[in-house]
Amino acid sequence: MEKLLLVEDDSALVRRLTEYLSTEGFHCLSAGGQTQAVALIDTERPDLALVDITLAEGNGFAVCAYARGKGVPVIFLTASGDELSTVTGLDMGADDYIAKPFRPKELVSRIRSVLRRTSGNHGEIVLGELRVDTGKGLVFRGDRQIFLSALEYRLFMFFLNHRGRILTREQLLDEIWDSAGEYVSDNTLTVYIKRLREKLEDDPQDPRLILTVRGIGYQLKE
Amino acid sequence: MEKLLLVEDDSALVRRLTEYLSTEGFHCLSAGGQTQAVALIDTERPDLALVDITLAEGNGFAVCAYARGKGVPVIFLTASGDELSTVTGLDMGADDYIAKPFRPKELVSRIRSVLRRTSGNHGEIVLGELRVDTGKGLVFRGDRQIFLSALEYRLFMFFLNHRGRILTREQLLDEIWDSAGEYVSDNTLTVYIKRLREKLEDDPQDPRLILTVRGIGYQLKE
DNA sequence: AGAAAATGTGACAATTCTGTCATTCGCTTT
DNA sequence: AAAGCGAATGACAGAATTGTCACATTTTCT
Repeated sequence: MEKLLLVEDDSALVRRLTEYLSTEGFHCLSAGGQTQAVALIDTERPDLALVDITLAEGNGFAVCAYARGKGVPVIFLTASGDELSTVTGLDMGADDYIAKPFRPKELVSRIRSVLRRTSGNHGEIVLGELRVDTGKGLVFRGDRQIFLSALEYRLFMFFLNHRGRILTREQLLDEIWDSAGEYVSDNTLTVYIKRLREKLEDDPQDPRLILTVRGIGYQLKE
Repeated sequence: MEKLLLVEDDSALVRRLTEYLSTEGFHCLSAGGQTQAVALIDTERPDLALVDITLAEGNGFAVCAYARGKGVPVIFLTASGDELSTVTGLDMGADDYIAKPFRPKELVSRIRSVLRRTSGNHGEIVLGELRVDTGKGLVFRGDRQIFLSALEYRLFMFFLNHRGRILTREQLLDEIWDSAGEYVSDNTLTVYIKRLREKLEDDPQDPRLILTVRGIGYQLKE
């Protein structure tokens, strides 16, 4: 069951929301001020925080920044028509915002939407010192970002999805080039392998990542 | 528990393997020939097929092709030193191969390796008629592939990972450009939005996918 | 309506990507 | 050792990407 943290100092609203949200299948915690909110974010690791920006004790923006830093998504509760807050809230990294007064159903729909999109799509493939964030399409070697061209990325992903398997030249050419109906020279693959090795290997002259399997093709070492 | 399909006509070997593999925590089915194998692939949907290429009834390559077509990974069992079979088997899409006679431990290690790499990393994000294969880094609109440049892809992925959220221009510039320490003109983002719309929208003049939020930024419609 | 601000557009130069050669290198086999 | 083969390499031209500008259009505000 998803755990929500409600950061709000209007205790009547807290009571009503807690009741409604529990009927919708959420587990609610609440904090009346910034101090308590920060403590609960650390100890309870909620799945999402609902933050009123007009807190008496502390301010909502600080809570938001803290939550986001800890990877907890945030929905802002704002006084209606508060345009400035909206913009600043989004800049602060709020995942959504909803203007008071709001219909509980609307709030639940926003909560579900944020949970849906923050929970998935954060795949990461790690191979030795190499790391690929498939969600963002980024490749890192250690903490240094490696820039791959679109085709280099596709070729590398194909290797990653078939780690350890010996892939024939024909397979690789089919997968990366022929599938788009192009016909390219056999050597094109060789050149791309070389370029990948230059970007990814410690010592491109002595590849330990993308190995040559003579007479057959290549293999990404596990 | 993983379900393995053993396609092998040496019944003594089937008995020994079934026994050993069950002690290793696998559930085994077996088929003595091509006909039975194809039927079991359909009805039982095994997680992996172990296929002897020297079948008496039918041939292992056909079974392999069928299994791969259904998304079932395959390990070939080959007579030792059978170089041709090895190459052809890999071309047929076998995920690995092992030469007979083999040590049972070696087989189990290969099975685990194939299961590990075939189970994950096949994320797919669907948004209306758009489909992104994050495993391969490919984007489709309907059944037509869309070619995005590396930066276009990164920008689009950022939108996808924050579906529905209003993203400020500053956030987008930070995420795609500034994170690499570059400083680009504000208009660069506008131009990239235009290029994405041209490639992804039905009618780029009337965007329904990437919406402009005037004064703030953009939003990917859910 | 007119002015001001924000966003959209077409065109451009610089850079990078992409595919192909010709050549070299390094195994295998004779 | 020499020949033959597959793979690696450096260099190159054409194509695509990338970032910017000047200008057009749309929206917002007075």
